[in-house]
Amino acid sequence: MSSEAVETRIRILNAAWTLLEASHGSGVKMSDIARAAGISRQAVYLHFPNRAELLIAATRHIDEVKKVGARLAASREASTGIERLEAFIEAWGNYIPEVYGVVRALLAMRDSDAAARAALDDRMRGLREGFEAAVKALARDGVLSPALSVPEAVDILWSLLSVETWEKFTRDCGWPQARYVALMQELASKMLLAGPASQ
Amino acid sequence: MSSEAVETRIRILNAAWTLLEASHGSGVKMSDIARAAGISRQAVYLHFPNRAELLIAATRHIDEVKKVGARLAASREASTGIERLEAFIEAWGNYIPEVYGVVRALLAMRDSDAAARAALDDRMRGLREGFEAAVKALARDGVLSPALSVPEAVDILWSLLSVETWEKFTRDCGWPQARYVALMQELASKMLLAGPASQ
DNA sequence: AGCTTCACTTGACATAGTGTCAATTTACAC
DNA sequence: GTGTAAATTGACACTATGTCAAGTGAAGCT
Repeated sequence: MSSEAVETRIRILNAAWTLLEASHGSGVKMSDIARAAGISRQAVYLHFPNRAELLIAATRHIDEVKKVGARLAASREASTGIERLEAFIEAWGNYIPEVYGVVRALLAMRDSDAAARAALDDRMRGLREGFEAAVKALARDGVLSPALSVPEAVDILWSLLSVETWEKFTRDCGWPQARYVALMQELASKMLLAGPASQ
Repeated sequence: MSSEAVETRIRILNAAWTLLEASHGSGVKMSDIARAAGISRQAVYLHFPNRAELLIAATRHIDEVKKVGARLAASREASTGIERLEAFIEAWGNYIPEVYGVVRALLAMRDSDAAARAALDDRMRGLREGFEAAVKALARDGVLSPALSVPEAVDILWSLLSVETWEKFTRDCGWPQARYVALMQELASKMLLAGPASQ
């Protein structure tokens, strides 16, 4: 009964994921997704109320398949604040390319679609919390720059480690993924840590 | 004869500018612009072939009114590379809020419109050249970090000083404009300059 | 076998916004 | 007055999303 319904749902999500990844998040229509999933366009609406909800479900599906939870959990186990920050940047930075297509599509529709905007805000709030935990660990260790409050440091990480910035470095400037991650770690260290440029 | 035609054209550009600034670049339709300019929607197409060209013309119009050329020229007069970089970041950083609405609208349509994409690419290329001149001055002064090539340093400035990042700091995180500019200057200095964190 | 139910199909339609076209109107210039 | 250029009006094509109603087909129940 419902096992086949779930199958179709997953097929739709995978179709959306694949198409959006290939097109870098633009130009993918509901009819394209339906065709790729092997069903009619209208049938997609039997599983998702609209495009925004489909894309939101796709991000959650990717999170599940790619095990974000486990990846981010690793950063929580670091003993020092500095290690924790580096691990978190590495985990998040390497996760961006996995969700890029779908997030880009959500980003493109956020102006016209309240649900897309809300979903992105929610995701970004989750990211902020991750950065906040790392910054608090730095503060606890006494290595956070005295010129910065915790919220300010979080703002800096959150603003600079955006999907848009990743896009500029890796897609527009052609930087390899590993180089991007290394630069972001260096950036975080230079901007957030106290004293004579540690790391 | 053509003096009145020019007037209408300018009225359209100002209407687009005002509306896009007020709405932060989203939800402004051709009919809204026409109404604000006091003409019919169809008449807009007598002056601009399509929405993308109108927005592109609007950015050029803003450049003209706000005298970008003169502002950026000032940074060229600085004697040291460091001063030049700081002046350029200040000029560009303070220019972003002026064009924000229109650029945001162009950004939103770049996926579906080749003309919009080309116009943005062109603008971004101009920005790169400004950063490149500043970075070359740093290299000439021998203060550019030995770990970075000129193109890499330019990539870093260009990627981090994007309109999208400005948006995150000032609009999403609520930072005052001056604080944003100061942070970007600090960032550039810490990431690009050689030796024990100068400036 | 007969009946229901559920997932899906087909085709038609509403809506929004962009861009096009043709037929007029208005106004000014000579 | 007549011509010309700018603008108006109304109609229409196109694209993509989302809705609706009627119908098909296969599995499951009794």
